Order: sequence, then C-alpha cells, then structure tokens
Amino acid sequence: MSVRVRFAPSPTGFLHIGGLRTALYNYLFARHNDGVFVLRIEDTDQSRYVEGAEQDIIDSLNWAGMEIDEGPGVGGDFGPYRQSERKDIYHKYAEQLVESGHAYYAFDTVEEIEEMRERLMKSGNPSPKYDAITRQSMKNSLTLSQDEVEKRLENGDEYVVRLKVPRKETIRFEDEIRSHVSFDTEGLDDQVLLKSDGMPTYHLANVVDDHTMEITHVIRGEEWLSSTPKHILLYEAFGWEPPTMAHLPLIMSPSGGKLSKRKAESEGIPVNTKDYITGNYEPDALVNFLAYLGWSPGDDSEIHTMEELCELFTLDRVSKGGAVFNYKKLMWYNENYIREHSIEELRPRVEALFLGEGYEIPDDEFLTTVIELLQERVSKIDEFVSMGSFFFEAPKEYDEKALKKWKDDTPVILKAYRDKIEQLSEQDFEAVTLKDKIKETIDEYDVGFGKLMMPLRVAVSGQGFGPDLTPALELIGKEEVISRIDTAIERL
RNA sequence: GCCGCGUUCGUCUAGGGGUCCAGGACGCCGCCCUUUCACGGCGGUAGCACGGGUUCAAAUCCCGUACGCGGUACCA
Repeated sequence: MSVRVRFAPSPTGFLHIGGLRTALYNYLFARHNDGVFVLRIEDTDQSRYVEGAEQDIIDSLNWAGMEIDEGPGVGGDFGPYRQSERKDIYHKYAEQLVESGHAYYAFDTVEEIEEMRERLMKSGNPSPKYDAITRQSMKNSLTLSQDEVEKRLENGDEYVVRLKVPRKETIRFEDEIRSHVSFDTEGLDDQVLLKSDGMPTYHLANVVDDHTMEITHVIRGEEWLSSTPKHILLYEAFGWEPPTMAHLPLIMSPSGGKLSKRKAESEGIPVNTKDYITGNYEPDALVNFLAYLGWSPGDDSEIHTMEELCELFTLDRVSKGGAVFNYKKLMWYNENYIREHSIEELRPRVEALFLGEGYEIPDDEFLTTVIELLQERVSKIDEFVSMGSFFFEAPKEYDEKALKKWKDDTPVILKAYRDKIEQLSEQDFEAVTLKDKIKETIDEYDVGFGKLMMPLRVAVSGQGFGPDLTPALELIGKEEVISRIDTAIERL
C-alpha cells in the first residue's frame, strides 16, 4: 500500500512555526516513501475561523518548498479537502454509529452539563465526566424513551451525538515514535462527535477523513496523544483499521512550555511562518533548522537541502522529548545558506530590497560587487541593505561605538591620506593602490594600521564594521570618497 | 487533582549493556590567519536528573522519586 499522509491545520490564524514543522515532517516522510502529501483544512469551528488563514497556510507551505499533492485548490480523488464541505459525510457516519450502538443522541444543554459537573464536584468528585456512569442521569437516547427521542429529533430540538465510551477498558496502540502507549477508558468523556450546530468535532471528522482519504500514517504533534484513544475507539466502532500513529515532540520556548505566540514574541522569536517570509529569512535555512528540531540523521552532518532531507528522513530517528527553539542556531543556518547561494540567486532578491528602500542601482556589475563584498558578513538578506547602503549614499550619521576610535590626531592623519589619494587618477583609484597609500601614510606618521583604517571606515560608511574597505572605496569612487572624508573631518 | 508522555553539555542532538573518564553542532571563551570588518582554521568550556535494583560490567535494562511538558471542552 502506498504511503499517504496529511497535514491538517485549522484555519484559525497565521500558520504557526510548530505547524510548519509538523507539515515538514509529513512532507519529508511522504517524499521519502514516494507517497502522497495531502493538505486538509479542518475548519469545523466556525467561531474561530479566520478569513485568509487557508491562503496563508498554502502560501507558507509553498514558500518553504513543500508541494501539496492533494488539497483545496489542488484537487485530488479524495475531496473535498475542507471539512466544512464534508458535513453530509460526517452526518452519515455519526448516524451509523448511533445505529450500531456505539454512539447516542444527547439533548442536554450546556447549562445542564455545567450543573451536573458542579454538583459532582461538590460531592467530592474532582473531575466529573459525561461518562458511562453520569450519562445515565442525563437527557439522551439511552435514558429517554424511543418515542421521546424521535419526537425531539422531529421537533428540531438541538442535540449532539456522543461516543459511548466503554467502561474500564484499556486502549493500547503502537506509536511509531513512542512505541507502546496505553490509556484506560476510565478517564475519558463520552466525546461529542457531532456538535449542535451540525458540525463534527475534530475527533469524528479526523477519523472519518483519515479513513476515507486512505491516510496510512498520522503524523501530528504530541498534544494529540491523549486524544488518540478516543480515535482508536472510533476506528474500532466503525470496524476500520487505524492508520499508523506518530506523535511528534513539541517545540518549546526557551523559557519552557509550548512555543506560544506571546511567549515566543517576548523572547524575540517569530512564531508565524508569515513573519519569516516578511522578515526575509531563507526558506531553506528555516526548513533545515526545523528538520533538526526533533530529528537527526544520526551522523555528524548539519546542512541539508530539502531534497537531501527527503532522502534521509525516517520516523524512527525522531526524538521523543520536546525541543527548545534556538534562535541563534537558526541564524547560523541562515548565514550558511546566504553564503552558499550564488550571486545569481541573490542578485534579484537583493535588488528588490534596495529598490524597495528607494535606492537606485547604477548597473548589474555594481550590484554584483556590492553582493560579493558583503556576502560573507551578512546573516540575513536584508542586511545587504542595512550594511550596504553606504555604497549608494553618504552616511547620514556615524556609529557612536565606532567613533570612540576617533582620536585627536585622527583628522591630521586622515587629511594626509585624503590628499594622497586626491593625486590619484581615476584609473589608479583602485583597491591595491588605495591600500598602498594607507601604508604610506601610517609609515609617515609612525602609527598603527587601525589608526587610519577605522576612522576611514567610519568616514565613508558611518559604521565600525563592514566589507573589505579598499575595494569598497574603489567602488564608491574617488570624488565621493574624498567628499565623505571632508565631511567627516568637518563634522567630527 | 487525575491521566499520559518525556528527561545525555546552556540549547539541538549521537550513542540502545563492555570499543564512552560520552561524539558532533549552535552559543560562549582563547589562539592563528587578516597591519581593517568578516569568512576560515585550530583549541577550550560544559552533560548521562536522583535513588534503588539486574549484571562480571549500565548513559544504555527494570522499579521508584523528582522535575518538565501535554491532555483533561459542543477548540483544534
């Protein structure tokens, strides 16, 4: 049987970075096994539905380099791929369960259930449930007469369908990542399957869809582990073979706990995939980083393309414990990828960024040189602009820290250098010569290299760090360099 | 509270009874390269949660404790 996996997010907002990793593991697993990667939109909670969220999910997946084989907008033989469009299917299966005695209609209002819980808590039950015992005192098709039930249904009274969870049974299943897992049904609620608004709950929809879409492996976050016994119960009730389960370790915040939006942001970690897109991160770096957050190929390698990851990925190498998001390591990956990209790959993107900031680019050759000079010192692509704007315009202000190197004798030395290079013809205004002149000047004044280098850098770029200086001077050109030196001497 | 799942350097991880006084990566620190900023190279720092077993031998197997995380909804 060929492998079919699905990524099944709810369109309740921007795609979370944890969701992206779940998608990635599903994708890698699918590709590794020549299987199919399905996107299914789980939009059964109408109150939490967010317009545009579905598109964000698709855009995010595409940006990261995952191709969706089946899903909304893509099509496939198992559609529709939005749960809101599959209501009839769920109703059919819910009724089937009622008929076979595995589920029942319940007419209790939210208030009545609340009351029941409070009453039980007062009498010493710390975690009251709608279960095999309490359902006997509630209004449902197990306690009401058949006539009464039919009358209520015909009347259009609100109802839900609940799973009839058996008492005192142990549910065991094999998890690909955790091996044996077992739960006692004692702790389970009679899970609502069909809500009073006619929508299925996650549990019903999920099981029905995974089965009807012929999903072979359910790879999802660990937060689902505790509800898996309910799902197993459902598969059993339907008489279906459950798919292979694999529960992934959660991504944690550096301060502990699930990487929630609030927590992550206060720790400087972007949480939405969208933030990485607009933040100009390298998609292949993020993918590489995410792949290693809870998985490793088992050797000492660290850098892999998506294609290589597909080849290497197996579920048995996924770790069990939660993985803390390490932003610095992400940035290390990002730097790596920027360095590995060719100038041709980088140029259009860097060009767009400069253009976006209102800079005019003289010609391709100029931009190419800028990229070459900066490529090894940039960790994120937008730094080409922040670090390289001085190639296009004189610095508006000088970095304070760098100015500490500006001493009393600086203007004199700088002026001497300025006068030397002023003598140079346009053709001789090139890196090697400019460097020679620096040497000459410091020899004359008997000072160290940095004594002139640093101030010169500040005068021309405004910064205390940046690209190799003399080639930068050459690119900027004689007239402009001299004018910047003059301005600096005057202003400082 | 109850249920479940976890726990190897600060972080991500390798390792699954002897080859481990535990290997790699990020970070941090130092040195070299560079008479600038980086890249790079070399080196250092630091860990098997704890307590009991089993065994000739345990990071590795078993039990317990602690801690962490998740779940406990007509949310997913």
